[in-house]
Amino acid sequence: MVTIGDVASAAGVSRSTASYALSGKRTISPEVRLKVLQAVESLGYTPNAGARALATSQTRVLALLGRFLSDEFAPAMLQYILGVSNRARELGYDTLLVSEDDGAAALKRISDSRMVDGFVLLNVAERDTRLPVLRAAPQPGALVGLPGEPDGLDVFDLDFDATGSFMIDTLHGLGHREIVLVSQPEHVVERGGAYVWRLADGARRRADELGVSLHTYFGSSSQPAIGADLHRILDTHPTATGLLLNNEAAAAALPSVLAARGMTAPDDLSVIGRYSDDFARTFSLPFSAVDSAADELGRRAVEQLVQRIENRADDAPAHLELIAPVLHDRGSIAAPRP
Amino acid sequence: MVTIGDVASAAGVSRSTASYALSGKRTISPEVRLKVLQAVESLGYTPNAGARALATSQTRVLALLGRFLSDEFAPAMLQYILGVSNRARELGYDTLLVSEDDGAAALKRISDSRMVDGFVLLNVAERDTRLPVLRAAPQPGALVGLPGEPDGLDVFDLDFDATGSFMIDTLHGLGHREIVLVSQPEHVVERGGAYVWRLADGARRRADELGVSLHTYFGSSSQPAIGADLHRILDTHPTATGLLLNNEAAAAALPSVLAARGMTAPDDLSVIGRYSDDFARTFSLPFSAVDSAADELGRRAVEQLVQRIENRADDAPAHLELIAPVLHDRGSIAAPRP
DNA sequence: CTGAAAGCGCTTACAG
DNA sequence: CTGAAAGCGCTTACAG
Repeated sequence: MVTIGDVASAAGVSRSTASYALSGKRTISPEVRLKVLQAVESLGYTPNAGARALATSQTRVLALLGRFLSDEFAPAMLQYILGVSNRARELGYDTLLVSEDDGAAALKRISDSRMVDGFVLLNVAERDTRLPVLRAAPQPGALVGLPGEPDGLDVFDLDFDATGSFMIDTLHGLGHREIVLVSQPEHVVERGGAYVWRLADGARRRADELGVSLHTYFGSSSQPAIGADLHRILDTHPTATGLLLNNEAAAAALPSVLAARGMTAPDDLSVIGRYSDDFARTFSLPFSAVDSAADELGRRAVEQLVQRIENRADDAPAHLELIAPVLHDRGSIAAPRP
Repeated sequence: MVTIGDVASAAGVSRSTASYALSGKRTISPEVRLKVLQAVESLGYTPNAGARALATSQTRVLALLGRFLSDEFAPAMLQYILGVSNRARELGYDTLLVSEDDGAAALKRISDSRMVDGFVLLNVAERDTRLPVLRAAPQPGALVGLPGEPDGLDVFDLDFDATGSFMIDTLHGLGHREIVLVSQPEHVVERGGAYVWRLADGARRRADELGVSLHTYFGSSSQPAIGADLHRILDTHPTATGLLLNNEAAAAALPSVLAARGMTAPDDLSVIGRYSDDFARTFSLPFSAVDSAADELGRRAVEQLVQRIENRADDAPAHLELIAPVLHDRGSIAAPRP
């Protein structure tokens, strides 16, 4: 392989001069600089990443720690991953994808071996076992998903509480007074998926304030169970005029459920979901929905993380950013039929 | 950070002895070995990855190069990624996820900087611009997806030709004589998605042999266009009794299309798709389908790649593995109505 | 069975 | 404005 020594020889300078000419960390005469650049070009020199990391203690790599649970909705995950990976690259970093089941152990291993400059944690749980390890690590981290104790950590998430409240507000404003909310399955909550109850709590609070009758349910996360769930729930509440979905599988199943019941949205039922725009497009979901903003959350987390990595001044206060809900109106909400 | 020097001091031995005690590359007395191990344990020593890479020219990292095209069907991609990442980890490797648009440039950059020991290329196109770069690279690679010129490269893919032939065979055996095939959109083919015409060719050949009338179409890759496509196609061929889908979006759209037409499978139409089991489960697709085996292809590619990395004997012949089609019967095929 | 030393390819104080 | 040298933390011939 071609090293900086080869470049230096070809340019007729010392290795340190070649190095400085490339890094620009000290002034170099234009002629020397040009010769070095030409040598780099003709030899096709690229610095050895391991050697550079050893010398500088910087790897220009970020670790992305996902939690890929077989009973969760997989397709949504890719948006976060690509948001992180693409933004990292734009900022000059590569991404190490870590999919191990034991995220805490993986984080420790990768941190200790100094493979990366920082961590992005996806799908963060209420009491996430990765957090104590992250706090003890010398590298900074950014979370996508709000844990119970975010103290001192940079956190990015959709504001699920405001989302629940916003959904109720929106339907109430149209005249709805009886609404059903179908959430992710209970085991997601038990595993620490706090966003489920955060949205439900926000909805509950606002419903109480406005005198709206709200019925909340957990739904399955896969087919065909969720289809049956929806039928049962709609049977139970024949007078409800609004349906809120915090469950991608439910959203995917709803079109055929409605068709089977001879119902249409918004004529028979106003529907608001919570999923990504991309998801809606892929499956042609005709429901207005609060965008889960996966791509954007991933990107923001990376930006903040790189900020921390590159600013020695590590004393900046932790950044907690909850994105306000944005409704993508696809025409599935209207005033209830009189 | 704690280095092997610290371990050596704590154990009262030299750094080389500490290193050998850990690698096992030369015989060490049991007592010394124990002392080293205890020092490692109590100090919490983990080797510095950059230093090790520099010394050994091995990184224990694999690069995973995807092609994430906005107009392709995203959800299917994650299965390949996790197959690769999980299998890599099982074999002691981490995975660098590369999502840059210019895969050839990315491959060159990563290869030159010696960040990884090998490459897995996903979604390989007929004439893939990454291949010449890979062939010139010192690190080995494995492809998921069969290119036009696979010479010398390890390739893993579903046998799409056999899949097309198998689909026709299956329906013909049940008595079908007029069949429609809906493929991915034409632009996927133009971009090098050779699997589209490989399946179509296999189907065509077998249909001709068996005297089956086969109508082939490109369909859109997203909603709602593909729904309209399906309606138009079914309108055009009212006497067709079999439908083959090599297009995930079409499979996702078909349930509502059939419902809208008052049709059911297999009573009015026998249907065979080609998509992953996971995909079928998530969206409750009730169609028998040839499994696209994403997870397995990713895993096999990694196994072969690691084989190449770890066997100095680089002279093993290229490995071309086309997985035979396996039908997951979900009850959507039967004899046509008389 | 173990140690002292060289070397991997960089960067960066230290001198001039 | 430039060069010689030290050092990052490992591994592995070379000696004993």
